[in-house]
Amino acid sequence: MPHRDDSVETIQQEMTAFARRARATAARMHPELSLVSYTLLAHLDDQRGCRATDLAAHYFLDKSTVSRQIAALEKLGFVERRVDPDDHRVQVLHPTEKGAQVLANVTASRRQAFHERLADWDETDLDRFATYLRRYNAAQERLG
Amino acid sequence: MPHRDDSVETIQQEMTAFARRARATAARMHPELSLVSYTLLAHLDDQRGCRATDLAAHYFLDKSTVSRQIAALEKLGFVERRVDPDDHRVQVLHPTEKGAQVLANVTASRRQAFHERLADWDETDLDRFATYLRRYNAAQERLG
DNA sequence: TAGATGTAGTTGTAGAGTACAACGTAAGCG
DNA sequence: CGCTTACGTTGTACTCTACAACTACATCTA
Repeated sequence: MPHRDDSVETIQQEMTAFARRARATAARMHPELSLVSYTLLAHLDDQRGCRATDLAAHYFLDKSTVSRQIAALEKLGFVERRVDPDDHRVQVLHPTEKGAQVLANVTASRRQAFHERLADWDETDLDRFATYLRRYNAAQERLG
Repeated sequence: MPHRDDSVETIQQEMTAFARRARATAARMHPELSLVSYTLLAHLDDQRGCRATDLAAHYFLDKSTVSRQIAALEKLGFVERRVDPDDHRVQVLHPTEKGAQVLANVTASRRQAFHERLADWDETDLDRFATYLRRYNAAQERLG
């Protein structure tokens, strides 16, 4: 068993390497929907609609960034805005039929890529890895 | 124990979430050295010098991107170029004294942040998590 | 109810990161 | 020598992003 410091060092290096590559990989795999757009659209789908402000808070993005991303998704016909009748400042965002369809395609293809990468892992390892990642990200959210 | 598919789904989501945040976090923590610059400089330090082409291949970056990144690092005085006496096309890149110093600072601070995030993990979990990440990244490199 | 304060979202601007294409220069090889 | 290949730079364009200024609406308070 390696010393605690060595493990932390490895985790740091590997997480960094992964992050460095994620965007390029995503762009190569899905030119029609960038990593950011995908994530935002997936969140809308998952939450059955939410506000731009919620997206910004959840992904640590500036509201202007979200505003432009949403505008782009709307232009592509992937997202629609419904003004909240109780508060006219608020726009509740939803994936359109078309947006949901594209999202489903990209999700399926991403899922397949992950399945390929993890094909030779046994269930115990998969389960543990998933748990560790969730735990790590939760800690990061908590600590900034 | 969850089904294989659920674990894969979680791994996908968490890895994506992590990637989405890594750049912004790095920028917040180290305005003086972006995630990309840091990674390149660290690779130079690790390899005790290498060529721009090697960096491009290793990080799946276009050679023009590397060229500009290195130019920026040179302007900051963090990297120096040594023309290979045997092949005048080649520039072997090295961190300068100053570059190595900054790198050491950022590395130390990153290491501390990771230690904080992982403070309440026991050694067995750390070791397993490190192993899983290494295995995952190796698979990704192999499969593209 | 009028004015202050707060919240949601957009737009102007600027900068980083990136890719692709075109180019210059230097080897390497027939 | 001239063809091809390898290394690197530069021009150009696009995406993502933040910050600041702004509009519009809502809510609170005196």
